[in-house]
Amino acid sequence: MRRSRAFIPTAKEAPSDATLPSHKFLIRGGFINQQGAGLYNFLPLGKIVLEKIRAIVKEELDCAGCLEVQLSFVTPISLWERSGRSEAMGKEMLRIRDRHQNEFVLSPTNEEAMVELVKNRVTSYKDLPLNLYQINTKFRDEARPRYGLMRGREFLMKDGYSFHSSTEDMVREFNLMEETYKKIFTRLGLDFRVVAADSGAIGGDGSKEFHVLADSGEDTLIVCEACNYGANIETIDEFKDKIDELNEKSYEELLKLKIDQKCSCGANLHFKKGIEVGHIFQLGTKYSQALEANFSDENGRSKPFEMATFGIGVSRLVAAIIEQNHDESGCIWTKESAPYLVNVMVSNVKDEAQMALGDELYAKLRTAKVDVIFDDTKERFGFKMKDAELIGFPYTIIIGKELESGLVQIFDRKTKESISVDTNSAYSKIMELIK
RNA sequence: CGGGGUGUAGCUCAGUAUGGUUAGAGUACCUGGUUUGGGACCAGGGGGCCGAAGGUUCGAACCCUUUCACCCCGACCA
Repeated sequence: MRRSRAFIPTAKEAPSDATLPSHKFLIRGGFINQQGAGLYNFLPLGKIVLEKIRAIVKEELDCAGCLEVQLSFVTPISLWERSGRSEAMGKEMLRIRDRHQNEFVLSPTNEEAMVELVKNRVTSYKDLPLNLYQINTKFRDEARPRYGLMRGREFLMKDGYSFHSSTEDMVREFNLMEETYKKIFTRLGLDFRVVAADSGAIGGDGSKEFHVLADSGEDTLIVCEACNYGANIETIDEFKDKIDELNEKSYEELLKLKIDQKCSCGANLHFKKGIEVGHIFQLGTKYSQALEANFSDENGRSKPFEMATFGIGVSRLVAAIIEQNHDESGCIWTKESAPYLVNVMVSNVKDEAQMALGDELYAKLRTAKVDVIFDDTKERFGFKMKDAELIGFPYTIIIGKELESGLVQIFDRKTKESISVDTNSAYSKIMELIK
């Protein structure tokens, strides 16, 4: 992409109502803009990031044997009345009427719809297990949406549902999904923890949350400094009474607090804040029983499906990545999430030699299928650098003054350090770095 | 859903206590020129139903009423 032809409306100032770094930088960097309370548009850069995350989620799930589907976003209210959740979810569900005055709901989650889909289509234990998922828009009419993409009303979520003939098999799938989720978050370059959690309104036993560690997280965790143990304080009896007190503490205060107990591995435990980006539940037969979704077992007996459900907040991940990876200048995208991995920047576009080399490198990287953007705008050097840092391209090849000595710089966004390399070796050096 | 706050140019905000020609600044944008290694400089220019509706008044961004939107604190939150 040529920067001169792109639609990336960056801004020097953030809207006054943005408080979180991710919120500020995503808006300033031209990734998203606000449409209404808890409603956001994804601009070209934001859309690329969202699609990159979606692609990774899909790839790992497909690899683990899950099947992607897409359910309708608008669902008849009757679906929710049968399970009793029309009442239970209350005002969180946005209700609308069609021209015939029939009532509908914008899907906040899809247990019911998925059970109905499978019911009477999968009828034998021979067809189990089955793990269906979708990556689709959800709507929850939150009482108080806030923090940009972190807590929107409309958001993109991957929700998966698995069906089994036995509890053992359901637990096997649950564990497989835990491993799959770890792969996804690891690929995204995130520092995260898997913690035991309350199962909330969804119900059922056995649930684990996946938290990205970041100062601005809404949950307080206890994590081990050595191994990857983590727990949400809400699930630990001895902290239950102290939650309010702990939540009031600033992040710095919280980090200083000592925990008497040691981790089972022997190392020290610390408090950390986390952003919930994934949640997996063992549901059992809660929904299959309520909706009479049964299959025939080996003995020809009718039984309700054993179920589990798995969620990942895809659009929330866009924000979580930035909460964990930013500095005072802007975003620092990880390699797998960056809208463009390499930014080829010509310092002075009026300099023919600089432009010629820029064109050449840009073409070469495109041919090599590298996600590359070519900053061929007429701005001055300082402006372009600020812009590149705000957007957060992992690497910028600076073609400028030193070209006279046959050199270009490769700027690393994370360290903010540049190395000078020979023009002839710039390509091979960048290919080595982005591996 | 309780409490508080804010709506004026794309963005950040002044102006509203005490009503008075043509509504301002910075930034962004357009044109020309000078610049070209850290958000440059000079000159000129475009852009506003002052959130909306009603009212008071000779006259309303400003006063009154209603309404909508957004934000913050709390409660809630797979």
